[in-house]
Amino acid sequence: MQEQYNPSAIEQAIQQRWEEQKTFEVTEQPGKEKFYCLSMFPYPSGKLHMGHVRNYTLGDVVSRHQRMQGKNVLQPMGWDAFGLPAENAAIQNKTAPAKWTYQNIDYMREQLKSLGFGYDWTREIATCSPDYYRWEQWFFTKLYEKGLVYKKNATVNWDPVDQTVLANEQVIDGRGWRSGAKVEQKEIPQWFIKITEYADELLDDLDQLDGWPEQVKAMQRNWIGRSEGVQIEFEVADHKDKLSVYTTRPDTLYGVTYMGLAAQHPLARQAAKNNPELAEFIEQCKNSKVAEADIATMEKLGIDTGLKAIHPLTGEPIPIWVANFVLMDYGSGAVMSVPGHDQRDWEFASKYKLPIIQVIEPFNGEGDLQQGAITEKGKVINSGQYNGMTSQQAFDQIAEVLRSRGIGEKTVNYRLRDWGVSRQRYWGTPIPMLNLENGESAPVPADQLPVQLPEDVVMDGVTSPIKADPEWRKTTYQGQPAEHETDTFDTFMESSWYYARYCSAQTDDAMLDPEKANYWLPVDQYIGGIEHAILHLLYARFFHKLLRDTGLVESDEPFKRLLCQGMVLADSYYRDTENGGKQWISPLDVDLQRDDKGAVVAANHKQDGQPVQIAGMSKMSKSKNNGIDPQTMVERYGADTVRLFMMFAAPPEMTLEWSDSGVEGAQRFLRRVWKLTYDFIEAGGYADSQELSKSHKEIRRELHKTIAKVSDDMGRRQHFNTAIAAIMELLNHLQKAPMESAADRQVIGESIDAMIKMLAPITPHICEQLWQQLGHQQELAFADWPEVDDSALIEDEKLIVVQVNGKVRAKLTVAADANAEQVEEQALNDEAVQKYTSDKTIRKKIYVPGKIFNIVVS
RNA sequence: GCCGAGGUGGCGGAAUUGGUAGACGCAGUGGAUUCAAAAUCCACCGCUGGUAACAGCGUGGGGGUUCAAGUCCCCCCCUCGGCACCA
Repeated sequence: MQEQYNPSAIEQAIQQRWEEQKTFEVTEQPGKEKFYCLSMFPYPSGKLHMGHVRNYTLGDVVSRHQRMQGKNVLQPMGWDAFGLPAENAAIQNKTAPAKWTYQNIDYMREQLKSLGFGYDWTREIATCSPDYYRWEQWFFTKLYEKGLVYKKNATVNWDPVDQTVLANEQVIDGRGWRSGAKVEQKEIPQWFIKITEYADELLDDLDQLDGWPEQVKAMQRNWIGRSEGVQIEFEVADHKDKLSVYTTRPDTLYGVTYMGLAAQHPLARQAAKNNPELAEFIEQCKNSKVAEADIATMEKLGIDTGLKAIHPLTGEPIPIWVANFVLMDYGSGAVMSVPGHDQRDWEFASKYKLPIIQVIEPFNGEGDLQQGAITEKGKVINSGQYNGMTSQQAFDQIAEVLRSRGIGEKTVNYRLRDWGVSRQRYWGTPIPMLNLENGESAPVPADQLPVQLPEDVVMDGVTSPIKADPEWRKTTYQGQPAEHETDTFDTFMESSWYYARYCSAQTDDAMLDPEKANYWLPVDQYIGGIEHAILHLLYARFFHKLLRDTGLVESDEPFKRLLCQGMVLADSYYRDTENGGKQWISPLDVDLQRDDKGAVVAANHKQDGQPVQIAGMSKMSKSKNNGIDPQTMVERYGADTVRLFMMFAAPPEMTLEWSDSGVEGAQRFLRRVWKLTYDFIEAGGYADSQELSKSHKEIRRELHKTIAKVSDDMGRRQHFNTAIAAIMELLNHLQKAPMESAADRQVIGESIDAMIKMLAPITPHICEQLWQQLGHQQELAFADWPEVDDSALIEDEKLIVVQVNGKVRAKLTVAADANAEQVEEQALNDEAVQKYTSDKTIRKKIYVPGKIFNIVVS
């Protein structure tokens, strides 16, 4: 055995062995407990970033840990290969998105292998492959047949110069990123899937997801946003159309002082015909963004249409306004406004001097309409016959009156909207629908799937190649000419079912092999970024229920346990440039200056020695030039060191700050593990002895305490940082222990074995290598996880902390079986304790067995 | 704006059920080894005062509950993530 730890040689050899032994390839074994561990697949953007490395290290650690628990572990990997960046890169590099994507996949696959992740590569998926997306197309046509798919107009960002639809991220300060033209809102027909039909189930089933973080479930609940209210029809004076609005507060109906319409509302358009000012305002609204965050923060503007709605209870006329914050895509595109009891309505009414009426008196009597709306519920006032009722009573009674008159109905409403899946882009799954000559739509027949996306194309940066090519869309349907839909799917479609496809990735005559899918599903552990907490996870849950209702899977939910990891940050540095901008400097090019306490006081550029500005920790990004390339780090330190550092620097769900010296610390630890094992083998290796001294038992107690701690941290808590800290403590003890006698080497040998096993999921290469050096034949990947020997944990002494008035004044060592009286006697006789109790009266004594004795004096 | 998370030494973090705040690591300081450096090993290392023993203070800020609060309750400040066409 080599005395020096040489990561690159070891890692290559071990990785090659895994490949030859097919260590991570799995099949269904009905008798054996399965474990399906899945990490969110990457977008093949070119090379791995540290966020990927963190995600996949977590997944690999969980997988390897579970395998050592004796389970049949599936850990697959694939590529979320459709998406906008490929189109951008294709334009920039004058290549085709497909070629660019496949090259990236090849490169990134090698990177994943070099990090030692144990994937079953026989199940690899690329979503841009027709073998994959044909089943997505097939499934969509099934949903269409079931009536879960429909077409309607929806708003998109329209670039009037490039004549193209823009993604939100392509709109910068209201202008198209390429053309610079002012972006407009435009309505175009698009395909939708009825996720709202599953809203109740998606909400209710969150309760069975015990293995999900509460915060993610809370976000999903809020997103679905179930509310109970009343749908009310308002008559419009001198007009045949009625105005339908939804409100959760019918108890405030007497407080309505105006109505708000979306700019695209039919009534608004009609009113604008002979009102140029209104037409102008509606035109302006076309320029404003539709993102919820923008709506919420922008200035609330409106204009009076001159139309009046009729209050359903009082018969009073109510002015109808068009307001820029009312969206056509939400609800009915119209709202009733109660400025007394809704803050946004209050602000709008204050701005336009509309009346504000109080109709609720809050139970706590607080609230001032001069300052803002009173949003709490309470007692109804100024509301005719409803005065004196509680909000709840008025809610029910008013709802009943409206119902009996046929102008209102209690309704359950959701914030969740149907899922718009149409994208006007090229690099995505073609939507398998046909536009017929008569204007109707029909699904592409199953025997004509897949609708294949041509891969050998030239991107002009404006129009999708399949939209630009008049030939591509031409086809026939039942003998009649028809045209293929040229829109493609939202890429969330592909990522909504990939986890199921992995179970039978090679199956070419069906979307899934139900037998295999039902063996592996649901995913036991899913791991990915917190940024996917709502959309991706909701769509995947929805798809799973759709798959279930199509008879393809049996379970209700796709992911049993969920871990959302935090972002990876790094220090960022910059210099101000002459034109007022910032030149960002890579942390690798910066030297730090510290004061005598080690605090960073300044930073200088490595090349010129001149100072740079310290901008603090921020998410690794191109724009701040603070990305650390995993490849470079693996080459410099080895995969094990990088993996160890990532798992040690923070618990999974928190942000992780990259630190060069932290990485070096991780490597230092691995060298010490190597050295200890080397010394042990040199000293003679494993031995047996019946005669263990007190200090040997001490080591065994430390060892088995560590095993208990690490097992709990890795399994239940998934806090790998504290597991590693515990192993480091163990190593610190072992390094100080002698290894001459047989008894010495018996306990050291037992300890080293357990330590290597506990580290194996995190740093598998070095552990596998040391395992072989110690003479074991079996692959460490399949070794049994160490077990706690309870008899080794028994202590004969305990430490009791003695407090006086809550302050620690003494620490006592007492016999493990000492009772309260014995502890009290020892505590009260303690010199340090008497210093604080001698001239005082003892008021109270609290003894927490085995932990604390607190004396309260005055 | 709404929803969610976080704030603890010079830094990353630990404290799992209300019971010793600062485990483990990094940085720093002193020493050993070395011709020298790297590496390695040993010791110290929250802040303030004190030669020391020791004392006081201390978990974003303010208030409260409790024998006891980083942990529970109320109010406030700051940072980060998501907000439906980035993935």
